[in-house]
Amino acid sequence: MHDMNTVNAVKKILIADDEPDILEIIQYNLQSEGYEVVTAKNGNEAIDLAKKFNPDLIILDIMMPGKNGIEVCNILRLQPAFNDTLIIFLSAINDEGTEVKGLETGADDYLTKPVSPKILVSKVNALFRRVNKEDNGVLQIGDLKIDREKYIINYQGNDIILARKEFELLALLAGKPGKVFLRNEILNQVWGTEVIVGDRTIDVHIRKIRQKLNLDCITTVKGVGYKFDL
Amino acid sequence: MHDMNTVNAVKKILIADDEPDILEIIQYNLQSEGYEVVTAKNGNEAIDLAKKFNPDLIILDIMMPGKNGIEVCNILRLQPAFNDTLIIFLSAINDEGTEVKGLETGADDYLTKPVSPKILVSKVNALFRRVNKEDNGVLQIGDLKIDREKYIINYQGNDIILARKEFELLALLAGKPGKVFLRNEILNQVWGTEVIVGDRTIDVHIRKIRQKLNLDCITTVKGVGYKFDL
DNA sequence: CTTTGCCTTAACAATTTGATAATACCAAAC
DNA sequence: GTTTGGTATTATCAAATTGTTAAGGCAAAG
Repeated sequence: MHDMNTVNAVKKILIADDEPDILEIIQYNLQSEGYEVVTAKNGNEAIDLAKKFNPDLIILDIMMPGKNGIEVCNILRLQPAFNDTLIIFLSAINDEGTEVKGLETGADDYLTKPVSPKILVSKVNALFRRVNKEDNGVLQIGDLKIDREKYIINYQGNDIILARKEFELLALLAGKPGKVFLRNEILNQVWGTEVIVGDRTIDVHIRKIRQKLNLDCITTVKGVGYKFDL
Repeated sequence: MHDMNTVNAVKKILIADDEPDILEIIQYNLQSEGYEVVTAKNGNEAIDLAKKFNPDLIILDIMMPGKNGIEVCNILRLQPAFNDTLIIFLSAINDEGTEVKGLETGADDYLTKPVSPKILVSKVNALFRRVNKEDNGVLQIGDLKIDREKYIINYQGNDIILARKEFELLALLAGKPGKVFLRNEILNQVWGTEVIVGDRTIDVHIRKIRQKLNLDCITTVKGVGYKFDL
């Protein structure tokens, strides 16, 4: 079953490189580790795919036809949707200036070719491990406990049963208390980018959560979205 | 709330290496960037200092007398207190196996000597940038806090609720204090180029902001536009 | 095959927000 | 002192957004 983009979902990786061989080697190695991988052959393709696929990590070759990696990174970083997306540069240029510039553009790492697939995989794992620190185990906010692994909500000692979408929606909002999640963000995270559902669907689930929790911890921000607060 | 001590504080870095020259170069470069740096000459010293100093990042040479870097990393990673501490390995060993093992031990990055100080600094910055999600769209001017992510305005400790257009308008003006925004600029940024609204609309929203904020931080520049100033 | 529970949508009510017009206001120019 | 050219304010109405309820489709379980 595909859990789409949900809380404990398989991480999605986009690789962009103009050399098919490299693309294939990296793709193979990352897929072997259990990641979901898509590839792009140039900068423009990378940007399109990033929007559609909504990856957790993007590996960008610096020298590509069309838009180069740094340009792609700049364009993506301007959009809030890709704020949390990890970016690793990959390049044959073993040049200090380029590397520094790449990192300052907002990348999370910089590797020089030829790159060992094992090292790449290790770095990818390390990055996800670091970023995922907060997603582990139970999430506790006040009297509310959310166990992402066991799919259990507990409020003031009482277990509350939520349906899957309800659970994922609550887990998302509670993951960053106070942050206002745009309706689009919610759709992407809970429903995935491919499914298309109406706006009322979110409302209804929000309502059910409020009802079952019997506690108004979810605040509506009109024209913007919803946020969780105790 | 559990992160209070680390938010916005100067980041603390511990460097452990048995070569005094390297220690000094790295220390100098990181201090120039504004980090607080302490150094250790071997593994045991590193562990002691880590406990006392409680650094945000530890840079560990792999080959050191006494305990080597990987051992130090293992010991520290076993303690929950160092769960969130970033660790970078530094090593002369350019060996794939060692690097992979290092990363799997729980390190966040692995650099091989000789290492360029600039690249090291960039990597350190990149790591902190990623981990530090606190410096997201929160914009603070005097007593006024504007949290773009939480959609919250806070003035002198009191939360103020603004409607969407009001919020966006204030966020725009406050984004560049002192700059005078032409009415056209405001229309383009807040209302977009496609919607066409009358000039009075801006006035009305400005008024609502002034009213709710109870503070005249928005100055009218007659015949030109508006600017934000405290 | 029937039941059950979840997800989605439709329809309508309730609420909030945004835009406009009319009016009041102000400072500088006459 | 009045006019003039602009800006601020108020009130009002239209439009957009969300809340709520009810009901149908669908898949898994019985």
